[in-house]
Amino acid sequence: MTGMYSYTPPTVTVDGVVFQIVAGQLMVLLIQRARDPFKNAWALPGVYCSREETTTEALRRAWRSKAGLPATAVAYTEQLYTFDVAAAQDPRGHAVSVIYLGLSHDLQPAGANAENPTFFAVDTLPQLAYEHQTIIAAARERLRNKLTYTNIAYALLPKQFSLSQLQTAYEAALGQPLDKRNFRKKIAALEIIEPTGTYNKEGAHRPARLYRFKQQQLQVVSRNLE
Amino acid sequence: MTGMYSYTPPTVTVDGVVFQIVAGQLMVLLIQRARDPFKNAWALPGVYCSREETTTEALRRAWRSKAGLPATAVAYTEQLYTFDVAAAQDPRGHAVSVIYLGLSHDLQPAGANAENPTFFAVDTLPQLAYEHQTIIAAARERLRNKLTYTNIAYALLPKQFSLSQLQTAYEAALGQPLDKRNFRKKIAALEIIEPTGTYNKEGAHRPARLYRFKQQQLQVVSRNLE
DNA sequence: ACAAAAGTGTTAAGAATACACCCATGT
DNA sequence: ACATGGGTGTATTCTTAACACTTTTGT
Repeated sequence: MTGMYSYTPPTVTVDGVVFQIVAGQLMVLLIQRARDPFKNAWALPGVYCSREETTTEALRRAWRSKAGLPATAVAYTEQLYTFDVAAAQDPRGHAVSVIYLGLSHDLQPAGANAENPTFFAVDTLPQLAYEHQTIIAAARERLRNKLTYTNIAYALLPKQFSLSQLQTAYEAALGQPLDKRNFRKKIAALEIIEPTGTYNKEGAHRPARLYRFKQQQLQVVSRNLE
Repeated sequence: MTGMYSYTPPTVTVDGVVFQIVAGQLMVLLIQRARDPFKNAWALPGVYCSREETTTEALRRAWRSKAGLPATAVAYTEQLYTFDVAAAQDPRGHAVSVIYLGLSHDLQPAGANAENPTFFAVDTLPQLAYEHQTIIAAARERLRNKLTYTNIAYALLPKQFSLSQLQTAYEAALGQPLDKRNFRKKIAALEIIEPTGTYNKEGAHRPARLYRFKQQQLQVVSRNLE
């Protein structure tokens, strides 16, 4: 460090990977960039983080201003990773990009800033700006892991849900089918949900018991060290 | 975001948590701050990251300038987490602090910048600046987890080592004793080390076979999803 | 011969996997 | 009565955990 006065920090950007499950598919929120670089390309919603706000405040601002999502809309948020973005990719030179993962359900993006916020199925993404494809893959990996040892799924489901809905959510997020009986045993063993006492009486079939998560906060349930 | 021209980014700092094992104890590298805030308090070595460098470059600079460690001295590095540091804790206002985890062995810090770089046992740390105590705990947790499903221990050991040395390193990092026979079975199952064919003939006891890691790069070995 | 660390297997319990049929409802 | 999704148990395999004695060396 050469001296405090001459210090110019890198640009700081904050981007969010928001997942939700729709019709048995894991979807990710993208916007279509209104400006260069990567004008018109699809990208994760993000903003420049200013000195007057924290990265999480900037994140909320990105979701609100780029996708019309109110502050409380995203049910769960955690930090994913911080990338150095090479100067070549941005007119302002080298940037540091802090990435967050968000999970929710029943989100309806609104075209607030004319950036066309849209949920895409993660398995059929368009060409993306920057390394956003890689970042989404990392976010999905994180989600996959946490599903197996936490109650994180609470954020992906409505307040009440049937076990089939829960299984569908897990399958969509994990990207693989699960055995119904084993899945139910495993969920029971985690002790993260409880029956509400009500039934979902839709359709020409036996009604489904409804459940809720015992906690609507992240809870680490199992870890196998020796 | 109000406009590109008026944008002032937060300060960006980069700090490193360097672990090594000495005499069966997990040690962490600290320096004694030469300036306010927290003047004279012990802290993780760190620097301000400037626009002309990436965070990993800044990290190397921190280790070199604050602790006299040459660029290649730290055998393994990974990013840990990025914290928002409240404006109250820093004269330049709100800062974003990118934390890295480093692992190595046989490091000898040199008092390059008169900041008194020293390794402390993680179980007996002095009062630390900022939230560095919490950060070190998070770093240790990360290390604990990775030890169980990667070959990350390669960075904590010399090129050749006995199984007892390896076990001691695991015990120090995990913070708990391990069963000798089970440990050896587990390491064998991971298939991350191989015998060198040589023996360590020190001391009044049976010589120990020496081993080396098959790879000196991070290798994910097992993950139990369904 | 003794001290000191190296080396080595088996058993029991628990977790994960594979797998198929009956139940309750609406039409 | 039939179509639809809801609900349930067991046997097998694999993984983890607990546990004690013999070997090789230097003094």
